[in-house]
Amino acid sequence: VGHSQEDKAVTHRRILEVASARVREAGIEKPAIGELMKAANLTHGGFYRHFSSREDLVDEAIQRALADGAARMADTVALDNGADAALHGLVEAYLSEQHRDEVSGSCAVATLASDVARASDRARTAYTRQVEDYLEIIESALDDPDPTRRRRQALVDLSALVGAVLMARAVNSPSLSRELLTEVAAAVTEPARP
Amino acid sequence: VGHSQEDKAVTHRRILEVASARVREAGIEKPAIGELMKAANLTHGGFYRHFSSREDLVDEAIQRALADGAARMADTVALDNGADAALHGLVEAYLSEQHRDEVSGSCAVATLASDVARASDRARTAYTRQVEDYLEIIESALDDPDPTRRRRQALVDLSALVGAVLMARAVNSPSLSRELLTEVAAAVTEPARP
Amino acid sequence: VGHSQEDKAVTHRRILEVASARVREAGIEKPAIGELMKAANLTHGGFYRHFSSREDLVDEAIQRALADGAARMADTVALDNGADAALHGLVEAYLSEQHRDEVSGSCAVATLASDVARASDRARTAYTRQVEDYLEIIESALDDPDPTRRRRQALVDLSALVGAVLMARAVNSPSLSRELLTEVAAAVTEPARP
Amino acid sequence: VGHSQEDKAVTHRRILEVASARVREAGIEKPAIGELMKAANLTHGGFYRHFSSREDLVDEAIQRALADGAARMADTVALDNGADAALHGLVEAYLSEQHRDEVSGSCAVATLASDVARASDRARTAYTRQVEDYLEIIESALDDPDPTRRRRQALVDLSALVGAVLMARAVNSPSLSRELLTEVAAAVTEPARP
DNA sequence: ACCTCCGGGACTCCCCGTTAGT
DNA sequence: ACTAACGGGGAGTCCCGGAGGT
Repeated sequence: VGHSQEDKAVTHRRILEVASARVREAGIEKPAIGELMKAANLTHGGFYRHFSSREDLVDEAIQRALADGAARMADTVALDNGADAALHGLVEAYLSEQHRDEVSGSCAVATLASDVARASDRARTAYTRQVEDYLEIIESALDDPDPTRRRRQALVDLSALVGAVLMARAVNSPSLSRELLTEVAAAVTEPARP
Repeated sequence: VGHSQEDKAVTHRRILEVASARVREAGIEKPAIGELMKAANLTHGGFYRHFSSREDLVDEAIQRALADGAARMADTVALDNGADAALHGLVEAYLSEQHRDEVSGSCAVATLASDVARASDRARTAYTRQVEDYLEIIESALDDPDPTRRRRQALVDLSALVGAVLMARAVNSPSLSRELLTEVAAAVTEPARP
Repeated sequence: VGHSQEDKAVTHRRILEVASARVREAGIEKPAIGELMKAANLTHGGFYRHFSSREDLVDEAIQRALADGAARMADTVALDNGADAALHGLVEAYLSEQHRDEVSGSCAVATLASDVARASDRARTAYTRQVEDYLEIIESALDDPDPTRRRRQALVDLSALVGAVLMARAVNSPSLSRELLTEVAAAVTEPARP
Repeated sequence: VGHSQEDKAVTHRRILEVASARVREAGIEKPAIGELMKAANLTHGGFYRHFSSREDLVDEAIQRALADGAARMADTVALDNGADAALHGLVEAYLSEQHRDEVSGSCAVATLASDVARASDRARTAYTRQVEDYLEIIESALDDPDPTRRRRQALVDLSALVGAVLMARAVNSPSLSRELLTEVAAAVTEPARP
């Protein structure tokens, strides 16, 4: 391998990818540096060339996980072209069984909510920005003429998405889990809402 | 100290109280046995008289935390007497600043959702039961004649409550945090919903 | 077994005998209550009928061990009848290989010196009394007319006896150990001393 | 903190210093690893980087304590230059109130005699060597032309020193304690001895 | 007087984050 | 960038002193 500064950035990114996935899977306390580095095909010792501390890594990993979700959502929304269709796509992506089950690639706004609440200010700021982005996307997909009501609706929709995914993961009953996904999806995308 | 079997049960309960609070505050990985025992005025050594392993404790602590929330909600709902009023009380309690901030006594269905998703089957079963209880309470407070729609509405309402609280905790912006609480509360209790 | 008060005193004494022996062998920290009681053909649980705490037992065991030595020395001295012969007998008993090796029945003034220094005042008082008794016996066996010089000689003799026994036990070399016993014995009983 | 091999040796030494002092004060059973490590500004967990077991530590601590005494005595003897004066210095140092009272820095040949008798062979060997060193020093300070008598005198003198210090510590009576120190000192350094 | 058990603390093992040296 | 190792600390085991209850 080369020694250029670009190579270093690549390595940095590879570690972050692994970390952001593992953090979503197992929380921010569990994954050990050695484990993360091994998963990134590196050794434990080299870690500190890239991050000044584990806390630092977790911080960046959270931001990276948030960005992941943002990118995915942008894709989803961009694929469709109607406003209402965009919302449909978003909701269905959020409440799909895949998004529920593949935690490692899931939206960090839901998956890391509890962890971010205990994390650094920087992470929480990134989280806040991400929530605002989501809200904006949802708002622009709503066709209510009243901006206040659109805002409120976006807040409720996002809350419901987040809550439904999290409960669908925690629950032990497959039927209840599916119910959460499908019924909430149906309700949120229901055309007849005020 | 006494030596009766009842005394042991009291001690057991005291440890669980401490643990269920700390687990909600800091997650299920962080709190150390020594710390929990000290908070319960005991020492690390005595722990294994009451639990066979740390995992065991966490398991019971999760269930205890879930029961705490159930009890609190039962109080809230019982205090009021009308069906619709009960829902109002519940939503306001769930979306109060107090419930957002005092994490150690908060509802575990929200607070521990991510943790339960990674926990034992027993914990997940307890979680499931708790979610069903919540849903039942909400359903019975709705006055829609169609049970299918009541069910769906309950699923959405609970999801929104859970999501809103979790995001309100993670977010760094006081205004967005308050917005989540108040706007979601307003929307969910809005009388004019279909 | 009977239940009379006398039987209880017998049991008490049996525990003390075991304890005073074990304490001399292994120090005052090592022997556990269970071990001592088992050696006295009793069980751990019955201990507190006889002693209010382990500390209490150790205290009494120290005094008992001191009394043991006193009794043995009285025998030795009484057997002989001349004054000088008494001293010879004492010194030889103290510096015999048996006294060096059978620690469990040895003179506590030597064996427990370090332990008593860290023990209760009552134990230290008993120790003091025992030392004075020893000194008196030695003084009365010396034929120097000057009481001041007899006192000094007794102090030196006792110190040498105690030191020699202790070093003879600690030392790893059999020859040095024997040398300590025999040469000190020879010097202390040397007739031609001033 | 540094990470070099030298740093580790320093830490090792620091632990030993603490341990050798505490062992002299409280015996070899009492001091707990956690206590010793805390006194060395470390935590319990790091202990096993430096010693394979508590027994190992005690063993080394005993040797260290013995070496301490040797160093101190070498100083005392070296300061004076005459042969007889050297003995005087030694005796006075050994039988000073300071040496009686400051147990933690005292000569281990006296203080740890009982403990070494129950310790490992390595410790007992170190003890033996130390005793021989002491004897040699004393012998060379005596001016008797007969080497056999010098040897015997050294054995008696060392025994008396050790015994006097130990009894002076155990005894409860200040007067008897002082008497032991001063009278034995006077007798041993008495110029008119045969 | 025995049996059982509780709470306490010590000890050991092992892993983690971090740093020095190669 | 890796290897190795240090110090921190947590989990689990064991046993002791002490206090019921049969």
